[in-house]
Amino acid sequence: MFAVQHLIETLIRDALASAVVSGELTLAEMPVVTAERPREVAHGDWATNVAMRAAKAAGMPPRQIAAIIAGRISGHPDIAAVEIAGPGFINIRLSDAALQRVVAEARTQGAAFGRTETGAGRTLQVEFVSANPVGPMHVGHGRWAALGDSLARILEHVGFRVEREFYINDQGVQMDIFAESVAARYLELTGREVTFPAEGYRGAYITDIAREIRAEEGERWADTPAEERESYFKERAYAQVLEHLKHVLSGMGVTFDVWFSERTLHAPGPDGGPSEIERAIARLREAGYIFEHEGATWFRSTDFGDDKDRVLTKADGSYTYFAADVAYHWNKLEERRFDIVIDIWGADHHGYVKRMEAACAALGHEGQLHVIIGQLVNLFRNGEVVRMSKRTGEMVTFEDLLDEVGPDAARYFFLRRSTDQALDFDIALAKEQSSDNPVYYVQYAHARICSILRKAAGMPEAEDVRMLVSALVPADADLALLGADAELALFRRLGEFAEVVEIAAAQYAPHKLTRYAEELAAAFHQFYTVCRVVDPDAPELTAARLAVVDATRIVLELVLGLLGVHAPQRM
RNA sequence: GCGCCCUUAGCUCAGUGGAUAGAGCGUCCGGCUACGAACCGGGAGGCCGCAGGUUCGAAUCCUGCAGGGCGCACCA
Repeated sequence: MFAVQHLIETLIRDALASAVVSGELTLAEMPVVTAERPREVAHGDWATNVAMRAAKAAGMPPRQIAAIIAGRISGHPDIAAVEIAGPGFINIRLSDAALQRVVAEARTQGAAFGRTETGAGRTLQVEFVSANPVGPMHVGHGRWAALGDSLARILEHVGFRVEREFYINDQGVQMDIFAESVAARYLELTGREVTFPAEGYRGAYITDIAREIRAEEGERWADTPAEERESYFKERAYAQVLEHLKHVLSGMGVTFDVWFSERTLHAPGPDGGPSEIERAIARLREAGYIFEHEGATWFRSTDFGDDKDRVLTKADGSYTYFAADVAYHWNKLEERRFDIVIDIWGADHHGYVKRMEAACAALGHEGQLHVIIGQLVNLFRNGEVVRMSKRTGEMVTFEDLLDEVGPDAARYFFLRRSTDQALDFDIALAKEQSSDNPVYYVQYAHARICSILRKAAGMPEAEDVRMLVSALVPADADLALLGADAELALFRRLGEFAEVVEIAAAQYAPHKLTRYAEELAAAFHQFYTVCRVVDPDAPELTAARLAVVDATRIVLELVLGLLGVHAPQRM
């Protein structure tokens, strides 16, 4: 809850209560009181529909109720006007003084501006990307990387203690196939006759890895038993791919706190005891959700709304992927005790959501897992669909895309659409229109601000304007001088920041922030066009407007920071 | 067949119970002898996929239908 919103809701509640006491109003029950932002600026800064909600309980037309409330809330110094409109809306316009306040608040709070206590120190884990370590990431992974990292930043800003995690599927048949593929390429390079594995990975990177092994270690693996060779190649190629993943991700500014290996779930406990998987299944068994059928061990996920029950241990005694995932979530929730766990998966895994939620609920953690399903990225090049398959080899990788469009544009573009909207990404278009890309519009506003501040300080060569502002702009600048429409409009935008972050956090929706960033940049550009900032003939107005410029700089830097996009001081 | 997501301006998309449905791009018209024109102002452009229902009020919630995407393994 934010100060102004809280104030208005309180005023309305008090007005209703006093009207009842005085007998002007009779209420069978108290209506829900909410103040909201009207879509139209012409409708004021805040509006409430409480009169319409109360109509039935009061037995009185909404506009009449609105008149009673309006008469009781006008007069507060922060409220400039109260109007009744349409079917019974009460529109409230804030005073200039109430709007101007945000400038000083942003400057005083700096990077802490817009922080809230919503998370209240609760621990939260975001697990994302989690690409199989058997090849390069596709463009969809880039989208999850941008999404997960930005979400983590946003949730930190509203008070959660956040950890970023990458789950490595380093166990299972795909790893075997991966090793066989590298081995086959290696043997080819040494001139041996080999049949490439039918399901093998055919990408050129496999050959690159094989060539590197041959260059460093010669042909000494050519005549060893296949098992020995593949076992060695698996570990070596795996480590190499993992390093590659880290490298590409950090190229977009994404780093993880924990890289969690699936193998640790299969491994025996510290004292040779049961593995995490065995312990997790034992827990489900105790809780009564396990049964045996046709030689397999099943989890009765239908008890929690899943379509069918799921196998954990196959008839041949091996575990399903799901069994490891159950253990993994047991580890997150039971051993590491995260209050909230967020998994970001591609849309091609949505059929998996129910059973995972069922497992968490069966383990006693219902409602703590939130799965975000991101729709996929359709990659185009010159209008032609680029097929994304690891096996065909021909693909544009996430790394290729980063190289072509750069980390800021890639990130911003990935985040600009809501997660449940499929994303069409045409590489040629993104490059061609780079100067029209909205990320530049926002960054330009920031660079422009920094230029003004350098100019005002008489230090056009200054490296970092943040070092200049405290000396340049007095803390007690007279904000009451700022009443132009463009100024008040800018203050309104600045004042929305905390609310937007809160909504983005609550809905797991970073795209709310890209939109806000563009609106804030637009409000600044409009201000700049009509309000001369540096004016030697008006030193007090100059000081006040420099405060506005600095406050805008702070918020732009913050919002770009939450998106993981740079806020350049020059471009 | 079943499940999830999507369908809003020429294009790409915001908008999950409120008022005259918005933005960017594109298009047309206009604005630099002043702090960054990578900018700003204005115009044209909409049966919100279709049909019912709930509500004082529906792009938004419910039901059905159509179209598109993705899934439906003792694979990972």
